[in-house]
Amino acid sequence: MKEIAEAAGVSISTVSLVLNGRDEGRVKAPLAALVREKADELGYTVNPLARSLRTCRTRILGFISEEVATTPYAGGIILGAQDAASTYGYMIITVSTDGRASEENEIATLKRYGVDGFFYSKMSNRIASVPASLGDYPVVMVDATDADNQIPSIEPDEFQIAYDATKRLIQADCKRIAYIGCSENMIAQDGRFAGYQAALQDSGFAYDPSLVCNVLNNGPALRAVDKLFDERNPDGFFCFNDARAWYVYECAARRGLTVGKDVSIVGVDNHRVFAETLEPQLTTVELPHYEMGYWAACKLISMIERKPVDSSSWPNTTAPMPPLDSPIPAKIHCALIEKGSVRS
Amino acid sequence: MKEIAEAAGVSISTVSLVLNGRDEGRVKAPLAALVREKADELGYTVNPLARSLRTCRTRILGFISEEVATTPYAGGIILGAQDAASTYGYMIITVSTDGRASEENEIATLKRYGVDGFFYSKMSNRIASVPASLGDYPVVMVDATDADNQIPSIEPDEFQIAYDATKRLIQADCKRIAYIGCSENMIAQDGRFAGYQAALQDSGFAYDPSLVCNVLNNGPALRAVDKLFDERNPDGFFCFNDARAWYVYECAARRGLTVGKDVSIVGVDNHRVFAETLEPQLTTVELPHYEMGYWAACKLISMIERKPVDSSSWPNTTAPMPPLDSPIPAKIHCALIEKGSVRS
DNA sequence: CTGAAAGCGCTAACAC
DNA sequence: GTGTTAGCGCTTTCAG
Repeated sequence: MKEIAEAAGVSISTVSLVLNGRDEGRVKAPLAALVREKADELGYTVNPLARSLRTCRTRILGFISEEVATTPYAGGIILGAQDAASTYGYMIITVSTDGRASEENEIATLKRYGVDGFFYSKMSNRIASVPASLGDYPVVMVDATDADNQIPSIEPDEFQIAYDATKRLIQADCKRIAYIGCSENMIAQDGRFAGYQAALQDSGFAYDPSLVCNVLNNGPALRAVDKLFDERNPDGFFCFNDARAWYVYECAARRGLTVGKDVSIVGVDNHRVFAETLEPQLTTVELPHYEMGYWAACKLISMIERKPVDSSSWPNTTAPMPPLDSPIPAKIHCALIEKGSVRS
Repeated sequence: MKEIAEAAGVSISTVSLVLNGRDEGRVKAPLAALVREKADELGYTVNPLARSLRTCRTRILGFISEEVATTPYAGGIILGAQDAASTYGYMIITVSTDGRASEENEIATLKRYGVDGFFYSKMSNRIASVPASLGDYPVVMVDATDADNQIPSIEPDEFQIAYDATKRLIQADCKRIAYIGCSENMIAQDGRFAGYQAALQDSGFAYDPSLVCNVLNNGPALRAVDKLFDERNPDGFFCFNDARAWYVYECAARRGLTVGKDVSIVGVDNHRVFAETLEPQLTTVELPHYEMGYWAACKLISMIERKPVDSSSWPNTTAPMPPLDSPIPAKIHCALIEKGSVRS
């Protein structure tokens, strides 16, 4: 920067002004152009550290997650957040925590590094409260929401997911649609079960409790599904998660039935729906993880910079874009998007 | 820091000396103690940004990956790297790239942020070359290696993985052990196939080519496995990956055979082995992802600080710890570790 | 053994 | 319009 000033025959502050785009009406155009030219020649790049020492802005975002780094879906979210951050000139430091103590630790470290704001994510653990230590920082919750709706969040819409998934089975011409759920009290269970019922009802199907099979794991679960097969002979299955879908696959195979041909499955997961149905065939339907991350980052950056995000440069996606500029706190619910074949 | 100096009645430089542990033989012990006490009282934490402005050391590490963020295994690696980094007072900025251009971009950004060193990872793409732009930075390759062995790396040992997995089938008392491989030319294929053969040979089994079944995907693959079942009736299966294991599960189910009871499977993946065998039963065997990340970070930090890593504080793990202090470049090959039940 | 002083690269008042 | 100046918080010679 000093070199540029010398090369252009101006002072350092002029260079600073120009390079920060604050020259409008302060530095004469030709001079500004000269400065820019010299800067280019010398291959100047800002030193963000030095800058942040003055500005108290680092353009670094902290991503706090419990287990985010251990699911493939989380990766997509972080990827999206990183891309968005990168677009706006930010970087993300991701930290994973296990338990309160380490969380506070990581937060403290992140603060020392001067992050401008935080993502706070709890994978598939939807109601959470943001630690007090994040108090006066901009925060966006990802795949989680706070009890009193104070914090902007982006999270899956369990009801809609199950609704769409069930509709898919109906489209595939299934007549006896089973619900293979979880007998543990999962947070997602209520919304999904309601979505299943609503989809049936909206399509003129009567809800039949004998088609509902809430199971735990392993042998007993497998036998319960086996029994359901024998007694009700379902031709469509809504599965709460992968493990439950597995039982259906196994039972079908034992009967010589092929999933995707003789019976249809739509399996949900915390972050994904996979479907093997006759028509449409062999597709996976997922939450727009990448986009969730992208949106979350845009939201966070807009909070930091106190200006609306520019949605024109958003990624090409089939995911419906939620309105991000709604007043804070905004709750964004995600729908599902198509993702290609389930078998690779 | 100024406040501490005032409170303790010393100068700022003394405070700096003490707080950086460079007081030995320079500042009198009681004075140093006083400084430390005041620092505690005032809740002092260093400002890493200001510090790095002087030292040209940020204690930030850059993690460059292509698709690292999209596999669950990658998450484990990053997690381990982060934990190690955190232990030594470092942070990690992870960037994901797609293609050369964006990679160079991310590298440039990371450099501007003053990272002290780089992880360079290419998931399951084992031979790679580190971009020239990383030239004079400390670099550790993760799950990749360079052609001319110039860069320290940590990567899976395909031969050993397949060897161990096959041994497992032998332990489970399998007599006709099939190899379900990949007819595409995968990098991992050679090592794994060799490991399979070596394990058989070492246990006194004759290698039987008719038990080898290299397939592609979908219907044809399924039929090929079906044929193998009919013709050779294997009781143990080494599967190159998940997809291949799936065909075996399907074929077994159709014959009323239960995997883990009637037949045994050991399935490998780029990063994981899962086994369903009679004895030992229902276990997953994985690469020590977490540890890989941990070790990689230790290695990188030791390169940055030009001193051997302290391995006494390493994470509790059943994974065999590789020697990290071998001369650079060190190639670290990972073995497998037990991980609990395959079905949750 | 301790303190004074310079400066890392940049920004932002405030003069000129 | 442009330059001067004073730091941001810390480290590091170099005197004393």
